Amino acid sequence: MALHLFDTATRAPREFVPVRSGTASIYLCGATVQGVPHIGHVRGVLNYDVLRRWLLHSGLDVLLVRNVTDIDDKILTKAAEAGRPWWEWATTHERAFEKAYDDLGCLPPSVNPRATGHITQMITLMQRLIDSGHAYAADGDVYFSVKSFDGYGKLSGQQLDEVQQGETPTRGKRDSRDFTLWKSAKPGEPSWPTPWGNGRPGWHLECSAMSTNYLGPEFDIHGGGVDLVFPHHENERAQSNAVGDPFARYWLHNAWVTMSGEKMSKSLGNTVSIPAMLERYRAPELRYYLVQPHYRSTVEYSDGAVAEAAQGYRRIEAFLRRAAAAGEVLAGAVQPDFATALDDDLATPAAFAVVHNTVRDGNAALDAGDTSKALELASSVRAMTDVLGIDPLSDRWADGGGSETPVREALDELVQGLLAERQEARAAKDFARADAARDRLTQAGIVVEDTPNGPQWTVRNS
RNA sequence: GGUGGAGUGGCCGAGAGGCGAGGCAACGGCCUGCAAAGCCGUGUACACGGGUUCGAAUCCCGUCUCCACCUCCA
Repeated sequence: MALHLFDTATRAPREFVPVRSGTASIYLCGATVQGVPHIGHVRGVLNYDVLRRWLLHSGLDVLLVRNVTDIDDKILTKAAEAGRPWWEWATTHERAFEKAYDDLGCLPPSVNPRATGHITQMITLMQRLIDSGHAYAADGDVYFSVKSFDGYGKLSGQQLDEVQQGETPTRGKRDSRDFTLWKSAKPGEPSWPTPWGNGRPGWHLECSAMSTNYLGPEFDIHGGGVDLVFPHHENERAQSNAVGDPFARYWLHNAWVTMSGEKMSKSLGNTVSIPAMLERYRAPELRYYLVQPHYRSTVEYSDGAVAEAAQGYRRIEAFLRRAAAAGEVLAGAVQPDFATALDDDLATPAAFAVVHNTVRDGNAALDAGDTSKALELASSVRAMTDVLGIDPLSDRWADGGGSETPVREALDELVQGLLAERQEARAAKDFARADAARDRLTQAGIVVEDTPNGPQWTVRNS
């Protein structure tokens, strides 16, 4: 079965056929860099990272553009409140977002363009829109005329007549539903010169200008959170289609992370930041938690659920470590059911089920002493977890997700001493002394497990 | 008002007319000096009320509850 993706525009899964054969082009609406990234921000990016890895695994080259909105009302407001230049505020938070993505093992985008670096492209697009009668300038603002474009509302299913009317048209706006392409300069705010006056870009315009600048007038996938369907993506589509660009072929939207049933968001104050989470969980554990549910399902955040997910990850990790102790485990082939699952609109829950079934079979093979079968299954687990971005034996996560190697070595030296003492006691059937040695390690947060290859130790997490 | 989504076993979380996804937790067994890990076994859940059907968590009708978007938002 070929890859099928659920397209918001058609409300049904469609077979994925790229515009340019052999290459998948993806544009993601990235962050407005106004604050610290939280779990909700990162969820979508992680989902699309899995999509990207699956496309790569399927033999496609992938071009991924993830923009950075580095100029908007909130950035200006917050920077002003903090008494910092807006560009410093934006850059600081852009860095925080990049770090969060990187910490969680996301492959870097092909390019991460900033809005402020693409004013030229925006002016060109506005000129085309004005020339074709789809936009108009008024008092330094530039608006898109919603009624000039027949297909408006098609993506989101909105009927123009039913869209809640904003306040009555102000200034030069002809219809309250017309949206802003360009905002005229206000005192004290940054601005750029255009044929219609100085000002700064509206949010919707940026994405149309940047996506087509890098990916061409037609590209494959446009992704983002469901909250962007209307008006943001509807408007992007309108802008680009109105000037004749075919634009995105597939519209993908990921669902929320909620907390107590409500959307996690800054304004509700119910956010959990990524840096805070990474103090409590290892990155692949958090990643496991966010990637296992289907991308179009809401994830209800709870501490308990993350802890459970971490246990699930450790089960996979423990199997691979057991297997690796028995022989070399290189990444092999994914299971057929795994491929079927991901081809079916990225059904990661089913894919995880396949991983766990393979882990169970592998553990059973190890118990039965069938090393070659176990190693083959382990190599398959590595291949599958690599697609999910959580391969415990990968260079990225093999050290346990961030522990400093020299520290670990020093610790190992000390632990080995106690383990040797315990082994000695066990050999002498002095179990009280053996257990005392193990208890000391347990108290220090170190878990000892006896295996056919001798005792193994791990640091207990959280 | 318009548009979209959700209510599944102790918990997380899939599925979408018949074969009990998977994980976590729990209990029993095997293994172990004891553990841990692992393996085997144990769960008849699908908001509520009707209906269609040989058969419904899945389809239809009705009801309730919750969430999101229509203003910035992943």
